[in-house]
Amino acid sequence: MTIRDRAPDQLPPPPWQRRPRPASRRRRDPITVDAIVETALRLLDSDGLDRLSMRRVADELDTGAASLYWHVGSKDGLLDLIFDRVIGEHEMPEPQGARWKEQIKEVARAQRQAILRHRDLIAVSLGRVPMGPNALRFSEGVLAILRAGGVPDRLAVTGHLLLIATVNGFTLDEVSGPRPDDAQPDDPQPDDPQRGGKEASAPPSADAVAGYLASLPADQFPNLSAVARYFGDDDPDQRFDLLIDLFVEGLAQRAALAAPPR
Amino acid sequence: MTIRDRAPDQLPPPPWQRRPRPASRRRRDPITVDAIVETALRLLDSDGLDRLSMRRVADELDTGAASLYWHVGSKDGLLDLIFDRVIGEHEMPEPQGARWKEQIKEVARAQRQAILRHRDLIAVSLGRVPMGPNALRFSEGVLAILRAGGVPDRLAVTGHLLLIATVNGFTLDEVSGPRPDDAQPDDPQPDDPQRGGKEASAPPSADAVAGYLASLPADQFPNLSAVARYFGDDDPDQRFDLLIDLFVEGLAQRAALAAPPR
DNA sequence: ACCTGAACACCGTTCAAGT
DNA sequence: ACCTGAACACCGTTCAAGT
Repeated sequence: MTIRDRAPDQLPPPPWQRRPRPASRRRRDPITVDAIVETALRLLDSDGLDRLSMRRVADELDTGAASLYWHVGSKDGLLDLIFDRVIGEHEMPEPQGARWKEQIKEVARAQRQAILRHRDLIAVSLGRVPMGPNALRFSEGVLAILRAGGVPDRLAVTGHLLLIATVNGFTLDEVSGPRPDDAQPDDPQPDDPQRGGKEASAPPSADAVAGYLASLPADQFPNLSAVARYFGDDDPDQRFDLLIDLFVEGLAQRAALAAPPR
Repeated sequence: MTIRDRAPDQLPPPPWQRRPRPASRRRRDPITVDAIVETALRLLDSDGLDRLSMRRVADELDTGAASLYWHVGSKDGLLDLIFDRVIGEHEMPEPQGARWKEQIKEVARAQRQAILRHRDLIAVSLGRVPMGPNALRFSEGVLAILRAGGVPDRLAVTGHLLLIATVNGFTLDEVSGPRPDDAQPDDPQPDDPQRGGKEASAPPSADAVAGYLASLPADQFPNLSAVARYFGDDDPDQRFDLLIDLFVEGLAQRAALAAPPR
């Protein structure tokens, strides 16, 4: 993953020959697909998906948007590359047979963390069938663990697909759902004066949600208002662990049924 | 859900007074938020999310985009309304105590179907904490079933959250993943000459995926290439049922542990 | 082989002005 | 109270032309 893989074999032109650039910019790096991907991912992390544009990436690299198209084909192609880069952020463990249940849980947790490190990325996964090199390595690793654990092939494929769907689905809800109660509930935010009110107004805090649910008319929503308080102190980490536990245990039961242990 | 809720108490101006309209258009309906939501949903279903714009909705209603803002506030507000409309497409069953496991499965299946009826809608759910009237009724119904089945309150809340995440997650993968093998694999598509190549090139068929996986170098991907064939004949309906089974059974076990049946 | 400026066909949103 | 046209600040992508 070398960001600069071309030797700096030619000096930049002297200042008086340079076209006037938009004020202060570091010297332009050579354009590489790695540089593009890295820049785009940084922009995605810092400014969010709906501020990620080809023009802004290009600007950051000190070029025009058109120049990117020679390297990545389209914005969609760029998103593919970003997605695969993130999938590859952790390595798959060697399968250890009997420890397969723990290993699947580890992989699931690692994948959730990778997504959480790049929150808006989950939205990118939407129209995509991940088939980049890292996605393939991920699938290979999961299948290796399941088969080493004695899960029959057909069930292993299904389980592998369900694992991906489950982790993605949970993390999707987590990322777009109410925030755990960290930030103060009504900080007006400096609010970028540039754009209208586009930023998809920050989600409410878990406590705000719990409060709202508790305030609902009890005759129309008896259950929701009765249990409202539990919405407040729900812990995503715990909830995720429960889900993965249910999933892996259930899968193990089916595996034992389909191919009873020798 | 009345689409026109204003009496036609004033005739349209005679033709010679009308400003020239973009050619052939039916007589303009009064603008209502229901009409806006309905039009937008129709557009979403027929043309996909990235062709859904305020301008196109407005055009369909024979106005300018600016006029919509008085009714729905923003595009984001409109998407909220669309989302809640679809959540309300099916009614929640009355809780039947002991049948709770079947009922949860029914609700899950119905919710998946609602999403599948409006494929691109899943992308809309992303930044949203669904809190519209129909979303609340949905949550209320799920909690009612779980509690009637004897699931303790705290676990019921967690289970309800996990159910939503699971259904959304599965359906998300299903919608954006490879198509079941219906369409011919290499039809060039008439391809709307209007836009570049924006349409997020159609996902590959399940068979195409299986074929590609089988062709992978077996030394690098021994497991993936060994089980490739099972990727071809995997049935989403079956897979969904398996996932929901695992989930409900696991939940029932925890419920029994937490509060042993009287 | 790689990069560029300029153009095309779009966006969401605001706002002063109209009825 | 409701609707409008025009403007502002953006988009992704193409393409002929440059080096």
